[in-house]
This record gives sequence, structure tokens and C-alpha cells, in this order.
Amino acid sequence: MSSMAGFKRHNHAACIKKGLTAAEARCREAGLKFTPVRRRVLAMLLERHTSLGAYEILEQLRAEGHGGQPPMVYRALDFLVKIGLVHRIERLNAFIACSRVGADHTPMFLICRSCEQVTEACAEDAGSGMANAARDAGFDLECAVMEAVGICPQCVEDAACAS
Amino acid sequence: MSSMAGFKRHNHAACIKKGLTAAEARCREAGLKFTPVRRRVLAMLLERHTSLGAYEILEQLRAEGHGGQPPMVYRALDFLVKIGLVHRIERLNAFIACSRVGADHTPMFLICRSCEQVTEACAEDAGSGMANAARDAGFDLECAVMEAVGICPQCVEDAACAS
DNA sequence: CCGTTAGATGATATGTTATAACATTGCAAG
DNA sequence: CTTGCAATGTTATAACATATCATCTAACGG
Repeated sequence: MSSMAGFKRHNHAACIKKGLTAAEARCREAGLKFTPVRRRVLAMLLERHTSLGAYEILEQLRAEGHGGQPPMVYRALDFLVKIGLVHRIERLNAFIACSRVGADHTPMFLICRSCEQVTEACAEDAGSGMANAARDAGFDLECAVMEAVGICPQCVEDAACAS
Repeated sequence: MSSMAGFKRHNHAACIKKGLTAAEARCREAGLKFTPVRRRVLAMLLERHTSLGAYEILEQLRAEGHGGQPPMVYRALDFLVKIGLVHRIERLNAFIACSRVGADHTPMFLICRSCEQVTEACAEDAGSGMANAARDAGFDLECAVMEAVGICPQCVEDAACAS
């Protein structure tokens, strides 16, 4: 199976599996438990390949018969975010599976305001820029949030065709 | 009067006045109305000199006898954000008065997780970095969110003294 | 094997942030 | 004056998030 994601085609089934395998490995190493709920939430995020709100995840869990209340989802998400398997998109109050697990990366998110697609990109330079600006201000930077709002390549193209 | 703000001392009364004057000018130029509610909300943000939540603003308006419901505050904030007099801090779901009105700036926000102080900094380089990364991805960047979470200079110092 | 413990989950309630929808007001151009 | 438009008022609710306390369960030392 193949679909649009990250603005480009790829083997989606494989990338879900890869994500779950990486998660298992990471948890095993760290002595953490990759429980069914955590696995299911991560799988859902990997499947959708864009950001999902906590309540969308909750609804889907319920639809699958796992029942549950909001804290269940937020706990799973907190866990996944803490160990770096999932990122929070502040602008959207939503969550997305990390697409570069393991790599020491400085993620930036591209948020399309037309189709709502969210994609992770590398932004080492921008990260350095933020680190420099923080240092100049005497600020001890612990975490940098970088989110770009605009129009994704597909929507740009669609708009061009339409005109 | 003088107080800590932006991590450094400055003449606070003057900067409030300056902010309001700049706002009046900007609205007059653009043919927009700088109504009492809008003025009061902006003044409140300038006074506090850090970020405020919409409901904190609402409470204060009520305490001052202006009554009102949430939409009133959100409308005023939307207006102020749209014309660039106020920035939204995504990480905090809060708002802060722009400290560089008029300047063509690429704002980045330094959010202290110890004292909650928020400060605006310049991050031209980081902005370029994000713009480059977006361009490389074929993404049409319209708005860049840059927020740094960490410890402000004052809190770093306090921690050092305490140890 | 048993009891202890720590992490995970279940469940209820509530807190916090944001917007939809519709009514009303007030000012200014035609 | 009336029509149109932006701003404001009002009610209700949607959407996002967490505090708290109870219960379960797997891992560990005795």
C-alpha cells in the first residue's frame, strides 16, 4: 500500500511497522513498558501520518472497543512524547509520530492551512539560529518549538492548476 | 516606575505609552478602529509585559467593570494579532504585546519554565533557517512560530546563588 | 510462595481555552 | 433617513487538558 504522506509517496505499511519496531527497541533499551494502549496510540499516529488531536485518538480507541477516558490518551501521549516517539504540535494542540526516531534531530513542522497536513522536516540551521539567539539573551534553552504555517506543495500545485 | 521585564530593567510607564501611541498610529493609517476594548486589552498586555491568557484578561476586564464574555476578549485579541500589535504564544495558549511594533521582525519567544516570564527576541537567522527548510520542502511559508522553552537569565542566576 | 512496591490503568469530575450562532448597537456613506 | 457594515453583546457549547483517588498487575526481595 502506498499513499500521500509527508508530501510524498512512500510505502506506508512499511513505515508503520518500522515505527513500531523502533518504539519497541527504544522501550526495551530504556526498560520502559510498551503497553497495548501506548502501542495502539502510536500505531494510530503512524497510520494517519499527520497530526491527530487527543480526542480524535480517544474516539478511535472507543470505536475499537478499548473504551477509556481522556486521561488514558493523555498518559499514553505524554509517555510517547517524553521518550521522543511523538511530537506535540503546539499550534494545533495535536500530536504526530516522530518520523526520525533515533536520529538526533531538530524537528520543525510544516502545517498546511489548506489541507491540514502536517509534516516533519529537518531544521538544523534554524535550530542553531534559535540556540544562538537564546544564548545571546542569556537564556538557557532546553526545548525549541519550530512550526511553519503555510501551504503544502500539493495544495500549491492544486491552486496553480485551478487558476 | 521601573520593573523587571524582558529580563532587564526599563522605564515601564514610557513603554506602555509608546505601545499605545504606536497602536493608535497603526490603526489610523490602516483606517481601523482602536476601540476602548481593544485599547484596554493592549494596555493590559503592555502593563504586564509578559504573556497573559485570554481568561486572565477577561477577569481583569470584569474586575474593572467592563463586564463581557469570552468572545469579546478573543475578538479584541484576534484584531490585535492580525495587525501585528500582539503575538500569540502557542506553547502557552497565551498572548503578549509585540515589543517591536513597526519593525519588520522575525519574533522568537523565550519562555521561562521556572518563572513563566515570556520575552520577545530577534531571531532573523533562525527565521531564515526555517524559510530555507520550508523552501527545500516546496512549502509556501506564511508564518513561522519559534518558541524557546528553558530558563531565563534571572532564574539561572538565582539557581546558581542557591547552590 | 507471598507480600511489597512501583508503574500502569480505570473512572469521575472538573478546569481551561476557544468558538458557533444569533441579536443588537452605532456610525457613516449614499 | 435608510441602508450597510463593523463592533459589541449574549447564550451556549465545543474542544482540550488535568486533578484525584481507586484498582490492577508485573517485578523483586524475602
